[in-house]
Amino acid sequence: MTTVRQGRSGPAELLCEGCSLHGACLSRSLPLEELEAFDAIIDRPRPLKRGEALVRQGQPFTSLFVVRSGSLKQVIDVDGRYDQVVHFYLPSETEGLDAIGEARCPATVLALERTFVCELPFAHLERLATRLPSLRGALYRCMGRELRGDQRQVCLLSGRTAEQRLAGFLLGLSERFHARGCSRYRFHLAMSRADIGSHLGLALETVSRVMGRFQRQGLVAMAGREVTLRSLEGLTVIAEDGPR
Amino acid sequence: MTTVRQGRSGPAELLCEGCSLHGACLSRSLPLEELEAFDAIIDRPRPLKRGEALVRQGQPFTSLFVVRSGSLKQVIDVDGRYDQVVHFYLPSETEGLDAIGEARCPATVLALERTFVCELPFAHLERLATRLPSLRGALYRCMGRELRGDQRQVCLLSGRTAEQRLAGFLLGLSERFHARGCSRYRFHLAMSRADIGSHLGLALETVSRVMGRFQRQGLVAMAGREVTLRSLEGLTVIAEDGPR
DNA sequence: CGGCACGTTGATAGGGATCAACGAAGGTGG
DNA sequence: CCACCTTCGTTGATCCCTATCAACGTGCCG
Repeated sequence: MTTVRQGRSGPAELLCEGCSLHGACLSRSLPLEELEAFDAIIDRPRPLKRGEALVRQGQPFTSLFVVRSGSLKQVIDVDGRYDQVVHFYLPSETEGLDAIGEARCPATVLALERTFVCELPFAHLERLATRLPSLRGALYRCMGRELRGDQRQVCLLSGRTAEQRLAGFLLGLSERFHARGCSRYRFHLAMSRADIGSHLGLALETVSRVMGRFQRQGLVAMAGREVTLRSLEGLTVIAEDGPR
Repeated sequence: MTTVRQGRSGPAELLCEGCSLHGACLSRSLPLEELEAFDAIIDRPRPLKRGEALVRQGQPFTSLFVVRSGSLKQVIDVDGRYDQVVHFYLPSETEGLDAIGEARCPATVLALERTFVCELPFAHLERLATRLPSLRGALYRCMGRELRGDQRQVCLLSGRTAEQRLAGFLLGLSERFHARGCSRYRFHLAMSRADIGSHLGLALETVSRVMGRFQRQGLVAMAGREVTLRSLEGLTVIAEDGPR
């Protein structure tokens, strides 16, 4: 992967301090005097086009990536016979944590739409962490959060109906968008039905059908890929109790 | 949880250097001169009885635990309506990584049999990591490995048949036992059918039936909870291609 | 305009959940 | 030492959820 690196002396919105996502990303807990050093190791590659790969499975691991805008999907090639969507990454979320400690990336990461990322070369990050205790803590916390996210995903997948999974998925997205300062009720689904299906262990047709059911029940409204959650309570009941 | 702490001056097998699992656990990559400092922060509580809790969901997070012998299951209480088995921990594996960055433990951990653990108070560990670069690296790598394990679990759960899941589960255990120096073919299943079912998103009856099928096909042999894998190749084919 | 990716909807079949009964093993108390 | 109970595993019968195959509509892009 060849990336066009931009100069260090970009405009303010290209620095963490002026970034709208500062406060949600890895740099959150860094004190101001450390932020500068953190900023200095960040690369900001050119934006990814829809469908373009950020990293490819098997390729050497070098960097973490934080989504600045747009979104990503992480896909594992399972024995060369099909693709499994493991994660979606929304703005402020960090991709690549699962590759730490491995020489090679365990999965491919693709852009779901036009996507800007910040690149954090891991070697630099680690060196910096030697000096900055708060950065170390931030990294641990970030990985811990990722682990809890995976646990949640396992619970979603394990022995739940299609309705429970989809409701849980929508509520999870809602929470994540809300945490980064967006609406809890209305957001853009950049991923296809097939992507959602793979991620939830469902056939894409089932995703479509259940989505339709939710709309008819007045739980959600959809315009294209723009979703509006009309009843968080209703969805929560379904996610917990199961359909009906 | 009150634990009986043992003195610092125990026999050699209670130190990392003399431990049979050194080389598999967190302490693996520490140079000898750092090992001593690492050893100094470890507690070794009294062994857990079968069914006893090591930590309980919601309880303040204080420590990581490394399994020395025996095994653990990590269980999440889902909305108070049922329990979801998220992880099993075998000797040399580290429990508690998913709680890092949280004040409270996200799940309950129970002993599946008589189990000895090493307790690593996280505050001490973090302080020590300030001095020891290799310990920092070891922690990152450990968490990265955990993340990849969870990914694997998600792939196992997502849209696979009962046979594929169980075959994948057995092969995963085989690998983990082998990595710690035990037989790849023969090991003890400390968990019940219900535990396995919950972990794999299957009803316990299904686990029992598929196990029976595997036995009739000569893929595995069982004597009580002692399992022998008779054909890793056969199981691999099933895990990958699906039944038949 | 034609091709393609994507989403929707219908019909069908099958895998696994569920309910139920039963046997084996281990712990307990008399 | 044996009767009792509880936990665990096995096996059978039934039903339902969802995968699968299929057809069709839509919007987008070359």
